[in-house]
Amino acid sequence: MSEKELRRSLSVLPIGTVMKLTDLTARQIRYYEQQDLVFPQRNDGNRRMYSLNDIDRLLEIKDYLDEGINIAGIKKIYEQQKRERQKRQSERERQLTDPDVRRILRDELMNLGGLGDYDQLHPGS
DNA sequence: ATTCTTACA
DNA sequence: TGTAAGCA
Repeated sequence: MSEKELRRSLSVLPIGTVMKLTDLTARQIRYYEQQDLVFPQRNDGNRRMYSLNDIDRLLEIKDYLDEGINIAGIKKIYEQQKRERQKRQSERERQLTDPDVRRILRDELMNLGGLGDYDQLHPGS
């Protein structure tokens, strides 16, 4: 993870700051957490600590709500996005890496050289 | 002073 | 969602 992403995911804001930044009440912020829409960290004193990403998420939730989408609907949206992310992830894991491609190409050439006459295909090499 | 949990005339 | 109570 890049430093930039790391910073945005650092939970350093108490709920009071989040209230001012999002214009949401503590009641609402905690409620959205109960609905698993946001996952703030907890400090040693059991206080909720939010990251900049949490702020963005809360603002996003507020927008969806203003658009008339209910909590269940918002959940669906995030669950869907989660599935897409996971799909793309498993997709990348199936992808051949550059070193893989090079190894395969080399093996293919070796095979060619074994069955046929490699020197004739590449004289002087 | 702030935040947390729980509960509801 | 608001609000109040009793803790930490």
